[in-house]
Amino acid sequence: MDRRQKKTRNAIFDAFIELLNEKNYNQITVGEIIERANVGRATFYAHFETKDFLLKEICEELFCHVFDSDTGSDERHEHIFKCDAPDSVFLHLFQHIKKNDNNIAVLLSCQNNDLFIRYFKENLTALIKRLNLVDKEKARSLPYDFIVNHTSSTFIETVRWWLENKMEESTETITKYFLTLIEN
Amino acid sequence: MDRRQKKTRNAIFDAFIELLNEKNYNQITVGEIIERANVGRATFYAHFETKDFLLKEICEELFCHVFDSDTGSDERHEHIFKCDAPDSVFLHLFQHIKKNDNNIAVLLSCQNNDLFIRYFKENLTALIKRLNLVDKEKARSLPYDFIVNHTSSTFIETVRWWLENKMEESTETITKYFLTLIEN
DNA sequence: TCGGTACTGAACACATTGTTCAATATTATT
DNA sequence: AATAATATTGAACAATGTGTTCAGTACCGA
Repeated sequence: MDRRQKKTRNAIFDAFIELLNEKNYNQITVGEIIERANVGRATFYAHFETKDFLLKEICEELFCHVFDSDTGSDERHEHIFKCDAPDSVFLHLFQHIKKNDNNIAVLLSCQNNDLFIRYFKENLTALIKRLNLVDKEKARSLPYDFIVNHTSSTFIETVRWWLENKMEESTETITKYFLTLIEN
Repeated sequence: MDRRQKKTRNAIFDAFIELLNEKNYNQITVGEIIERANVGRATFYAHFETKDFLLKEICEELFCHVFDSDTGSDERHEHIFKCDAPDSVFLHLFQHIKKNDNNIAVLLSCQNNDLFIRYFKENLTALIKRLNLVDKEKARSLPYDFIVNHTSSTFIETVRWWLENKMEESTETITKYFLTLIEN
């Protein structure tokens, strides 16, 4: 990719994340983004069809980083998928969020973020299915999809609660809380 | 309230709900609402400051009907708050949703409904606290607010799953599923 | 019947979106 | 260093939506 394209793309990403820290997704206009990013209007639309597509691409980069098991280069992520204790997968995710890698926290706590939550849940669901992280006890009495949905929803809601609580709990504690909820 | 006001208000409510069945909240314009409701533009703004306020007022009427214990006239609702088995409260809520009273289902399943979910969760949370519907087992090892949040989130996510599944399960079955999730 | 109130509808200023295009700047390549 | 290819710019543009205003009209309750 052309160096100019990368520069523009990053400038837009940064400006957008910066704005998400200040106001709701819906309230952010393309005009504000390009002003903040120092980028022409036509340039923005050359990169992204709409504001929603911008969010989509940010999410894709983010989830690729956090969830994708094919990034063989990164030791940390090897760890998630190779270790046999499922607990550590969630602990690891909480650690990512605490560090605010790629601004997950901002996206999760801002309002009007339906889209982001949907992407997040999709990726979580796939992860839970792939690693078979469902409670065996509950699996006997409830439909599989129902439990998977519940597990990913519970993770997201736990993170939300944690963020609203200013992340006072340690990653270990919040992981324990979460596991208590989903385990029998 | 003046008969004309009631008529206008209802026409706008109906038109809005009708449109919610067809498209996302964000995609609905004031222009479409007033056209469908056969109401002048100025009239709409005389009743509702913005589209968000319209949703807010719809939610308030709806939650007042479903949650409010002070509606002494309605036997059904007396039942919720006087009976001692907490299970029946949730069963009753599922029944409301199945009947699609006041269009809860539409509002829950449409996209861009952050606002509605927030109101719904607020009311659920208040109900759960008021009737003390938290699992006693979990309450020993987890913060109270955390469990309350989890209980209401789980209810909402259960309903969402149920709706996506076209409500194939009976209200009794889905209630059982839900209780299995939140009870130890 | 009458005074008050709600509705109408058209016009208005304003903000935002997404497109177009010729001029300009930057890049990769040779 | 010269060149061809490509990205960016900025201004202008139509189209759509928002929320307000106001004089005229229709309706309500008493």
